[in-house]
Amino acid sequence: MKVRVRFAPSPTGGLHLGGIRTVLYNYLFAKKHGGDFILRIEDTDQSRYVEGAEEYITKCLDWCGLQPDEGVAQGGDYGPYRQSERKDLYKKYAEQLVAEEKAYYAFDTPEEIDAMRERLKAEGKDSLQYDHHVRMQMKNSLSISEEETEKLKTNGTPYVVRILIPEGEELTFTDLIRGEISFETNNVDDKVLLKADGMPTYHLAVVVDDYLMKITHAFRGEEWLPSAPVHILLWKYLFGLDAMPQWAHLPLILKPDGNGKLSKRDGDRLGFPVYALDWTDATGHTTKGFKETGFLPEAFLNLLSVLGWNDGTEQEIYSLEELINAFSLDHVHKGGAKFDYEKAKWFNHEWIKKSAAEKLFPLVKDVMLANGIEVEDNEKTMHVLELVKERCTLLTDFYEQSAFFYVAPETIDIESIKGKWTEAKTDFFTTWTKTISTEENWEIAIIENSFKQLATEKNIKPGELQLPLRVMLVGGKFGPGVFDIAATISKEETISRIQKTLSLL
RNA sequence: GCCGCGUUGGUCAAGGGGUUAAGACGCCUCCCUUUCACGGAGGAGUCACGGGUUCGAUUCCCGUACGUGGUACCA
Repeated sequence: MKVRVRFAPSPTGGLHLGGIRTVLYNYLFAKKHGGDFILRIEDTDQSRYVEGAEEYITKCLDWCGLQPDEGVAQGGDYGPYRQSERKDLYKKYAEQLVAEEKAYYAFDTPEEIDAMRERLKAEGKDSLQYDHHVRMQMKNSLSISEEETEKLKTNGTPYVVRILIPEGEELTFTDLIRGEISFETNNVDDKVLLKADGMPTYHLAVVVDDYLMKITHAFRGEEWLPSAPVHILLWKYLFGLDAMPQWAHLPLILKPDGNGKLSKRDGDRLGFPVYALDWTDATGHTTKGFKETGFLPEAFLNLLSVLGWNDGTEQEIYSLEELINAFSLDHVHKGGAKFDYEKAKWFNHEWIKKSAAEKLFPLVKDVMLANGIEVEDNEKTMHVLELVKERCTLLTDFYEQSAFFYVAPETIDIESIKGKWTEAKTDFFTTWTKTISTEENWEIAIIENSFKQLATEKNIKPGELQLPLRVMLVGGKFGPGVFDIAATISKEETISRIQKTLSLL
């Protein structure tokens, strides 16, 4: 049987770390087993639907390189893939369950349900659920007569369909990561399957869709574990337990500073991205994405993959290809992992170091452009990129680390050389600029030689002159080898920058 | 409260009855480099607690604590 895994984001918010990691694991598993990765959209609640969210999700997956084989954007044989377009399907199954007495109509208003909870709380009950303890006291097709039910339905009273959870049963399934897990049905409440507006809840939709779309494996966040018994029951009633996909409940990604699952707000609060791409929510507030922060998609995927998974070896850097090979569910950790931004940056740094200049160029070009510097796709730029990439953690660092190759520094950190400045040094630089102005071969070795030779002649240690030269050329105490910089920015530019600083001293 | 899941250094984690308990990030020291970074060599730091089982438990079992998730006509 062909492996088919699905991911079903809800277009009610951006795709954050946990969501994309779920996509990743689904994708890796599917690809590893030569199967299909299916993208279904869960727009079950129009009131929470955020305009453009669907396109946003597609863009995120595109940036990451995790294109689905089948689904909303690419079609397939099991469509439609948008839940709002499958409404009638769910209703049919809900009706079937009612007819088979596995579910029932409930006419309670929200107020009546609240009142029920208040009452239970007042009575000191542990459970405030709509379940076997209270269902016969509520207004539903179980507690009232058939005629009355019909009457309420025909006169347009809003109703929902609730699953009828049996008493005293034990429900068990084997989670691919956690092993056998069981639940007592007595602790499970009669979950709503079909809402008053005719839309399904996640519980109904996920079971119906997984069946109709022939899903074989489904991985989702650990927060879904408590609703597993409802889904098991639905499988049992509707399609048979044998058809049920294999489940794996992924550990949560937690806030770096303790308390709780990582949320969209944590990024703003702690200063790191939680979305793949910039995400603008319904209020117009934009939360920064990994892409815009300066991450390489390879690094992003890499850091996400090892957050809760490892292959048992010491390898840490993986390409997508390597991940597909190495991935296996039995090495997924059971416990939640705190997100560590420092380590995330380390992954990006590693990927930048290992990326060729040609590959980095288009990305760096945008960064430079955003800062008003135009760089061309030429030999000089490739050299600059190679020179500078090992000191860039984020793509955005390329600006600071390489701007001086293109434009003279605006400010010179005079203070750092002023203290030890002497007349002899002024003399040295004045003489040197003259010497090099006639130099025909502007190459590193030649520049360095002439610099050191003159230093020896003037009886000054070359080292004492290198730092000033650096500051003159780049504006501060940073950057690659000075002579390499001089060679790259051209002779004229070197002389001009030296003279400019000399005039400031 | 009730139910589920979890717990190896600050963080990510390997291991799974006998180990000097890997490795990575971060931190510290030194080397390289008279910048920064890269690279190299070191260092500090850990099996939540209590009971079993066992010749021996970080590892298996049971409790406790703590964390986390669910407890919605949200997903």
